[in-house]
Amino acid sequence: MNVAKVIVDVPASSINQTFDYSIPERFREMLKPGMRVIVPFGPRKIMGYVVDRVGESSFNNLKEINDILDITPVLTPELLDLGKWLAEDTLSLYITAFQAMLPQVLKANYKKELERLSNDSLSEELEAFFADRDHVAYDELENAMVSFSQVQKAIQNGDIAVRYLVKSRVTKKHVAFVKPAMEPHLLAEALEDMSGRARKQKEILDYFIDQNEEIELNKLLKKFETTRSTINALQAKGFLVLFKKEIYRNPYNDDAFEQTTALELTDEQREAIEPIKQHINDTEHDVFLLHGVTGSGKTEIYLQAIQDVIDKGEEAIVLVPEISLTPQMVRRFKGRFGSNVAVLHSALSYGEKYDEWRRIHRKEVQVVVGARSAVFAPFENIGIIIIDEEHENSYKQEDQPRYHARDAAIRRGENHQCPVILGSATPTLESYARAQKDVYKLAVLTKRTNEKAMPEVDIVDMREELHSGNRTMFSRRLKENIEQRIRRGEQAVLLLNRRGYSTFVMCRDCGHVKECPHCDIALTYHKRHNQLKCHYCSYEEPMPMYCPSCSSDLIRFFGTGTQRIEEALSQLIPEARVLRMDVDTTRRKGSHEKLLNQFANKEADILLGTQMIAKGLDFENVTLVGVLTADSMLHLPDFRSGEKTFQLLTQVSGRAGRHELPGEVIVQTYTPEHYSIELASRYEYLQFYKQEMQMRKKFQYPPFVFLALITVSHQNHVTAVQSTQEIVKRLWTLLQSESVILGPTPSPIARVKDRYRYQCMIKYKHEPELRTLINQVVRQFDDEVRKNDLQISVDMQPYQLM
DNA sequence: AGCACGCCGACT
DNA sequence: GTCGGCGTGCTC
Repeated sequence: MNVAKVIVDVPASSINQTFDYSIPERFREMLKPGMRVIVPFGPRKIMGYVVDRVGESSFNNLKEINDILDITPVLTPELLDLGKWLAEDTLSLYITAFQAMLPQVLKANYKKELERLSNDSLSEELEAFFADRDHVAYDELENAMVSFSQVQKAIQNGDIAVRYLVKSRVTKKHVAFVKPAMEPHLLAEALEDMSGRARKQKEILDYFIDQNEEIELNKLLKKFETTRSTINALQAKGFLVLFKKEIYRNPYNDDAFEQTTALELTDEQREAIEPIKQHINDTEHDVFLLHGVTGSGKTEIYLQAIQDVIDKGEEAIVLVPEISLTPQMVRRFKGRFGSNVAVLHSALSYGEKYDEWRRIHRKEVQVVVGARSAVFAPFENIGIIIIDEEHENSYKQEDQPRYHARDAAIRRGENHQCPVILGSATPTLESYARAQKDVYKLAVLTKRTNEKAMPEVDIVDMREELHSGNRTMFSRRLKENIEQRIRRGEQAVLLLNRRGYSTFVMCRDCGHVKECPHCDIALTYHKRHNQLKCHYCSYEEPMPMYCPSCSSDLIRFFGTGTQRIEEALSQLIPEARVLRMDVDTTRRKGSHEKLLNQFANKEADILLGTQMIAKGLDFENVTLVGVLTADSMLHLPDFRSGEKTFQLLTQVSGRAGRHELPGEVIVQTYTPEHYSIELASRYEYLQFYKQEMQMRKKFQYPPFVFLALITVSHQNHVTAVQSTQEIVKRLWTLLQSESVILGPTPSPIARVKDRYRYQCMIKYKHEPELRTLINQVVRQFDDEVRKNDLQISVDMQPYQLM
């Protein structure tokens, strides 16, 4: 078994296969599948993952593995298999699938250097280039006065050489520690002999005689109010030893979480958890859809099921959407399981994520709570996988590999024979339909644990407001209610949809809208720098004074960004203290939590924000929730827009009146008759499900069909259209007759970064060979992809149709 | 992807 | 001659 099959770190479809390497004697014992290695690849050295060891290769002269990067495999056999499946299922490259399962810092860094081999004098230019250094970054050649052929010649002469380096990005954090260098009685002797003037040194020696153990240097310095020089002196005399110790960056102080114990379950909860516990106990796989209204105690079910898993000596994975948004969620898990929990969320630094990952890898924890990629936690005895807020679209990765965490979770659930729980107050139609067909087991929680009714939802027709002369974003009803809450010392949450966030610039005279010169999308106005910015390619330009089309000075920004709402609000209700929460105010690490704390401490009356405030927030003093424009995403070119509106309204309604005070929700809309809005206001999920399913059936959308989206882009408009057309033509000949291909159509954003984008959509019910067929068609364009800069991307289950 | 190699036109 | 640009094929 001296041949290793390796997936190398080259993201190209022509390299998407294993390469064989011989394993040199010195690595034979330790090398295992799942380890990262450095291998020669052409003239370079690159990183790769060993996926298998075999006896022999069909290749003649194999190169040897240069080095091993890991002591224990970073990918378990199960994860290797999962990665292979993931790549094939999403039509991605094996290497991107493996990289997606591991923390960023395990990716390799490559360096190319010129190394000086001989001390003989080189040409004048080369001498200047090296300037007494024995190796120089290859990039420096660009700005140097050395010609390429000179370099080539020197290489041929053997004076210099190109060197390829593979560097790890791993940074382990080290902290300085101090410990005594000798036995206490020897230290005591030393103390006797010490000069009377070395007061601090004596104090410290005294301490170590008493406490014969290591201590963190910084703590010691603080304790004795002294500086490093004192310690240095003691080290120089040989009494103390300074050393570095590797530590984990712990983003959470585990002691800071108040410990909780299991709550008494309601009858409903008990009924829901029973079959889950049974499956845990029997080591049996099934998918459970836990449909529970907001506040019905889904989390407590998760916690108690996890407790069973822990007691069984197994591990649990909990996925939550963008966890940084819900510090309250972290608190609940840390509160129950303390330091037995690792947390992986997007706001952590790379180093912090790596440290949390290592705690999982070394089996120092049994529970991981994290966003999408936490589904790949390197556990080996998984007892349960939970996906909270299963309908959230952040579970779908929007770049390669375009996987859905739900699918990966179910695959792992099968591998480990453990239950997978999908929890939501508003399940996706796909999941609910599967539950109806008994593919998933349905568990329902209809009552809130506090037995409070869901808050009353009041729909305000904004057309009527307009007719009666109110041109502001705030209906009279909403304004009155906000004022009332402020008088009562209560708080309100105001939600503005993301779509409403963009503020575009339009000329009031000629209607000209300022667009990005590289993308077909309106530029967004940013007040902070008085700049116009493109959200797709980061193009920027100053806000113009005059209309570039008709020179009118009536050019203004339109739309309703949170900044504008904040301004309008302070004009309308000057006494209101408003906290604004959006991408701008939460960009800095920790600012999110800080804002929420301010609101919790009642430093503001109103929390105004985008979707991020709809999820998981729980403030006892909030009695009013206002949705400024409920229909702003209803009219998007997306068959899920009704479902998304229903989900958002239901979610945000759950933010009011969670505790003693009764809550109220005011929803402003221009289409109050739309069933998504109407049924959300009455909390009628089932009715919504039925109605939406009829719509999906009529127009043949999921869950009645599956979708696959192919997007083609090219700088040349005609090339983009023709290539897409060609793909569509070939697919028609290959697919079953019931399948439908829509397109080519321009993408919703038809041009991004100066590339034209066309797409086609496949709707199918049964295409067992679809992945092979699409792959076959796309491979035929490999040449054009390479030579002509054509881009083709395939999304096997598109969520965002752009 | 990234590299070498080879062909070719342009330039000292 | 020789420099440098670009198209092509290969990587165990």
